[in-house]
Amino acid sequence: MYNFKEIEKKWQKYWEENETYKFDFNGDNKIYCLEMFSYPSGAKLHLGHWYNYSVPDTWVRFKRMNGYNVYQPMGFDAFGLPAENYAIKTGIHPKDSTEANIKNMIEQIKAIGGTFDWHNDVVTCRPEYYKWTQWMFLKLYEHGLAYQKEAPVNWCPSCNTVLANEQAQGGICERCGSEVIHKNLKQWLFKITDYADQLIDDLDKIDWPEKTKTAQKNWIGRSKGAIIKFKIKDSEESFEVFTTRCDTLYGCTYCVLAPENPLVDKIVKEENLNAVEKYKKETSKLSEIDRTSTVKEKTGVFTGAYAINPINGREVPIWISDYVLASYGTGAVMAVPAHDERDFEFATKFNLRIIRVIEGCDLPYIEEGKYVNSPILDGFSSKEEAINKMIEFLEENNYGYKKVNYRLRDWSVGRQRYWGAPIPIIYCDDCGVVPVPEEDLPVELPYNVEFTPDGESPLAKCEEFVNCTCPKCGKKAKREVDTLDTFVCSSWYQFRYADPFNKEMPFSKEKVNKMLPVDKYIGGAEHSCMHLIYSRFFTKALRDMGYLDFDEPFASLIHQGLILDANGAKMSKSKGNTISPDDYVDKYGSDILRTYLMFAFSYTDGGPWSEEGIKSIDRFYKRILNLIEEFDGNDSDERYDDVDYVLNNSIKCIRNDLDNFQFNTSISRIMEYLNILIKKKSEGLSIPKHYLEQLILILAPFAPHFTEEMWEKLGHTPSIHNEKYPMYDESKMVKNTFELVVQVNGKVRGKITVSSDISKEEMEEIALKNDNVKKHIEGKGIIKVIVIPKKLVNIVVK
RNA sequence: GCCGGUGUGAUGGAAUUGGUAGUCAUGCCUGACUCAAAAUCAGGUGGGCUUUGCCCGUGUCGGUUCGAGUCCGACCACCGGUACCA
Repeated sequence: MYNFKEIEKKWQKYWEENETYKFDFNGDNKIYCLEMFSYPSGAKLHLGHWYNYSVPDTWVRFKRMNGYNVYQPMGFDAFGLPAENYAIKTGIHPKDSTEANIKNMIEQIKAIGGTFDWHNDVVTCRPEYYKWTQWMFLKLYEHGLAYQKEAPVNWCPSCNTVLANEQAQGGICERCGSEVIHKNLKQWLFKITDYADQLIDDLDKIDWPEKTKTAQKNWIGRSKGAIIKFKIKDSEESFEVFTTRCDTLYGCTYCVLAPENPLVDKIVKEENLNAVEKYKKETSKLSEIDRTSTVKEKTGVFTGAYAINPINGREVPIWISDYVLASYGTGAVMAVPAHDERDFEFATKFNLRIIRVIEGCDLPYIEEGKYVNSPILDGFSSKEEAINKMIEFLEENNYGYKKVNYRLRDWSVGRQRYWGAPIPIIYCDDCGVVPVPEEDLPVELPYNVEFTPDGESPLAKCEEFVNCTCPKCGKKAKREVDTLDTFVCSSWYQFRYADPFNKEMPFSKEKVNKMLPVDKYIGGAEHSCMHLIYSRFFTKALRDMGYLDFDEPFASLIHQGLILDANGAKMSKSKGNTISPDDYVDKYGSDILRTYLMFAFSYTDGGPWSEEGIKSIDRFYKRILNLIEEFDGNDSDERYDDVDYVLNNSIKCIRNDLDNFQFNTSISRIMEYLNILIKKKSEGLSIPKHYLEQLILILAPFAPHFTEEMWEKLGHTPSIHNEKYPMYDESKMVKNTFELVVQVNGKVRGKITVSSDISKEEMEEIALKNDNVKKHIEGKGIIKVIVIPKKLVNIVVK
C-alpha cells in the first residue's frame, strides 16, 4: 500500500533538511527560472497558481538532472487594492490579512514539493523590500524620469474617492453605482515614453511569444507623421495638430479640438459660448467607454473661430468634438473628410465641406491614388513619396515638422491609497519638492491609519506621518501622502532575487549581471502590456543609470493557459465554480495532481478540468507501483530489442518535448514505455532491474515524491533528483525494416514491410510489384514515380 | 470595428513542420475474474459500404502541389486583447 500522504511528507522533510535544491550562487551553469510571484489576496492558492508553479517545476527538475544549477525563487507581490478593500469591509488590517495569507500560501506552495528556493525574502510590503522600491523612485527622480503633472483620474463624486480602472468599469463606480467622472489631480508619473522606441525595437532580442510582442507593439503604438501648425484667424493664438496623413493637407476643410483643450476657452466666440460650455459639460460626464464607442453617433459644436490652413491660406472652421482626445497627440486634429472615415462621418452630419485630393472610388477614400487639387503634390501617386514631399515643404516653410507619436502614455504611479509603498518625497515651503535622502529610507508605512475613503489619501490623515522636517533646511515640512502603484514593486523584484539580503543596495551590480536576465519567465498572458512593459522599462532605466549591464529582464517567456471548469467556463469565486487544488492534493497527492495538469492540456492552451482525467493518472501510477512491487529480483543486464527501441525513443522525445514545455506528449512517451514493460511481463518474461530504474529516472521530474520512494525501494540511496537524466542511444533505435507506403495518385494502396537499407530503385520496384497497386495502375500510363527514402512511393498515373 | 489566437473522433488532445490523420489517455463496447458490483486484466473502437477491398473524413468554399490538418485566398464560428490614436 502506497500512503502518499506519509511519503510526500517524508520526502519534503528530507529535501528541506538536506537542502537538496539549494541554489549555489557561486556555481556555474546557472539557469534562473522564475514564475510570476503571486498576489496574496485570497487566503488560498488556486488551481491557476498550482498550474503556474508545479508544471515549470518539472522543467526545472529536468534541467537539474542535466547538470544545471537552477534557481527558482518564490516571493509575494503583497501590496495592493484588494487587501485594502477587504480591510474596509472587515476591519482587518491589510498588513495582518496579507501576512496571514502569505503564511498559508507558503504552506500550500510547499505542499507542491517543488524545488523552490526559500532562502530569500522578497515580500513587497515589508520595509526591507520597499525601502528599495523607494530607492528606485529616487533614482528615477534624480535622472529626470519621475515628474509631477496634472493628470486625469477616475473620480467617484459620491464616495469622494479615486477609483482604479477596474473599479470604474462601464463608467460606474463599483462601490456605490454612481457615475464616474474624470478629474485632474497632481500625480507622479514615470517617463516611460522616453523608452518607447527601445521598448519596441528590443523586442527583436528576446525569445517571447509572437503574440505578446505584437500586443506590446500595438500598446506602445508608434505612428510616424507630422506636426502642422495652424494660426487662428484674427488672433495671436495658434495650435498644432498631429497627423499621419499630411499628404492630404489640401483636403483639410475644418479642424477639431478636444473639448478639454485649454485653447477652446481662448478662441470661442461670444455667440457660440453657451453651446460650447454645454458641450464641454456633457463630455466631462461621459465615461471614456461611452465617449469612445464606435457605434455612437458623432457629436460636436462649432466654436465660431477659424484656423488658417498654412498650405493654401484657406480659412477652416474650428469645432470641438469628443472623438478628439486631449490625451493623444496634441489634442487637436485637422479634418480631411474626403480621406478619413471619422472626419467623413462628422462632416456629413454637420454639412461641412468635403474636398477630394486623391483620385479613387467612393468617399471616404483612404487608399493610395493620384493626387489632385494639391499643387505641390501634382503628379504624385505614392503615399510615401507624397508624405515625404509634404514634410519637406512644411519644414522649409516652418509650417510644421516630422514627428513620431506614441499611443503609450507616461506611467502614472501615484495612488491615493494606503496599502502601498509611500512615495519618498517631502514638500517644504522654502525648498519645494525635496527627495528623502537615501540614508533615511525606508519611509515607513504607518500602521495606525484611517483608510476609509473620504476624498483624501489615507496617509494625509496620519499626522505623525505627514509632519516632518525638511532634509535641506530643517524647517517644518510635509510628506507626500500618495503611495506607489504596485506595478512599481513588481517591476524590479526579479533583480532582488539575485541578491536578496543586500543591506547596502537593492542588488549588487556583479550579482545581478551574473544572474540576469531571467532564463525562463512563466506567467499569465494578462500581464502582456502592463507588468511586462514596466519591467522592461525599469531594466533599461537602471542600465542607463549604470546599475546593471543588460537590456532585457526576461530572455525567454512562456504564458501558461487557463484551466477552465468541467463545462469549459472560466472559474471565478462569483460563479462558485472554482476547483480547489487542496482537495486533490488531499485525495490523490501532489504528484498525481501535477502530472494530471501536465498530461491533460497543452501547457500554453490550458483547458477544461476533468475528474476522469485525474483518475487516469492515479491508475497510471498504480500500474507503475505494481510493476515495482512485483519486481522479481532479476539483476541481470538482459535486454529486449523492442523494449530498448521504445525506451530510447521515449527518452529522445521527452528530452526534446521538455525543452519546449510540451509536458503532455512527454508523459505519453513514458506511458508507451510502461505499456511495453507490462506487455513483456504479461507474456511471462522477467523485467530486469535496469529497465525499472530507467522508468523511475525518466519519471523523476514529473513525480518527485513517488520516484524518490521507488528509487529507494529499488535499493538506491536518495536523492534520485541528484542523478543524471537518462540519455538515449541512437544505435538502439535503428530498425532493420520499415513499412513502405505505396500511393497511387496520392492514395494509399499498399503497405509493405521492407528492409531498411534498400535503395530508391528497389523501393520503386517493390512498389510496382504489389498486387493491389497493380490493380490501380492497370491500363493506365505511369507519368512519374516519387520516392521518399524510408517512407513512401507515390505512383502518378493517368 | 481593429489586432492576435483557435477550429482535428463521443471527450482531452497527437501528428517528426508538405509525406500512412487520430500517438497517449478518457469514454464506450466485448470478454476474463466475481454470487454480483467496483477495482483489475485482455481485446475492440473516426463514419459509411456491395468488406482480399472501396468511398468519405481535420469549421466552410476555392487554389497551389505527385501529395495539404499543415502552404495561399475568401468566408464562418468561438476565445482573448484593445477601444474613434488623428
